[in-house]
Amino acid sequence: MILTEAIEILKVNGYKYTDKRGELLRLFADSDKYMTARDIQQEIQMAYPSLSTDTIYRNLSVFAALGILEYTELGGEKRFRFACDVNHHHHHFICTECGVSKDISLCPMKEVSGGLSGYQISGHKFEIYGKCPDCVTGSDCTVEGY
Amino acid sequence: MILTEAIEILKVNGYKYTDKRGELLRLFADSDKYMTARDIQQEIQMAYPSLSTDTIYRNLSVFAALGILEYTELGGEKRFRFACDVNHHHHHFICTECGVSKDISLCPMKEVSGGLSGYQISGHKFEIYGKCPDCVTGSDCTVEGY
DNA sequence: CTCCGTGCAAAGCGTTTGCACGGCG
DNA sequence: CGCCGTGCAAACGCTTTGCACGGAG
Repeated sequence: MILTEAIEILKVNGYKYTDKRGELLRLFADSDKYMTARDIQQEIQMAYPSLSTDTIYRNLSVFAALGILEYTELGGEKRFRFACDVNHHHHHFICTECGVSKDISLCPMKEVSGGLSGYQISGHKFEIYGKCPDCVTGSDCTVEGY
Repeated sequence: MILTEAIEILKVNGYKYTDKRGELLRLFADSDKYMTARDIQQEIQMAYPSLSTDTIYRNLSVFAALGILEYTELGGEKRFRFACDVNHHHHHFICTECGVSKDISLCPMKEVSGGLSGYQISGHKFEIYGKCPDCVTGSDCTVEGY
């Protein structure tokens, strides 16, 4: 997913383009981190102080519904990330400290589905948690033991 | 994990055995479902009306800390299940409708870890969501599209 | 008899929603 | 100029916590 593509999706679906949406999308486009609403607010507040929490939540919800963002739940919070290319299905390592993600190309679903006849599969999640190399070097340990 | 084993773990760690803890543990021992605090309260209320929400949360927290229960987050709620045998590492299919779980013996971690040198892995999650055979037959669809 | 476990009530936290105004198209 | 997007504030749902009483060991 790239920035212009995301803006196009907004337009096509009848959503207006505003400076704040632009700023939000640009933030995601520049980052490969899974971010909470609060992360986002902190990141943006430097460049864009006048962005309320409500607006962030509302737009995250819109973006996710349009497939611009993907999200996961971790430690009781929703974390959002720019959606990866749909053609290339994969999963993520997620740093529990800084939220940075790394692609895991392996998907175990194909081997598993045979053992689930009679079950109607609607989705799956394969995520690896830990510290990225940058955070391993650092000292403190902030997020709970996943 | 079996009921007597769980009670033993409580005792060894200096926790008292009470009727309400016994009732909670018995409920988990009899079920292979992932249950929210509210599920539990509803299940128990029939046989045991005098069990407050607080007590359930507090005990779930204790049980999980002692490894008696395992849990996952789904749809903004924590869902708990009797811990499976630690010696036999595996994952779960989880019915998004009734919470019932089914073992998935395959674990993709061994193939993946090679591509993550420099990363400090602390955990992983592999879960499959959908409807169990019983809920496929039924009509309504309650939980969100995982 | 001494703590731990419990119920009650209130607070905490992330998130959602009702309302009225202002700006995009 | 109509409607969507936004900020404000309040509500919401799940969960946690402070307090005082009652029961387990």
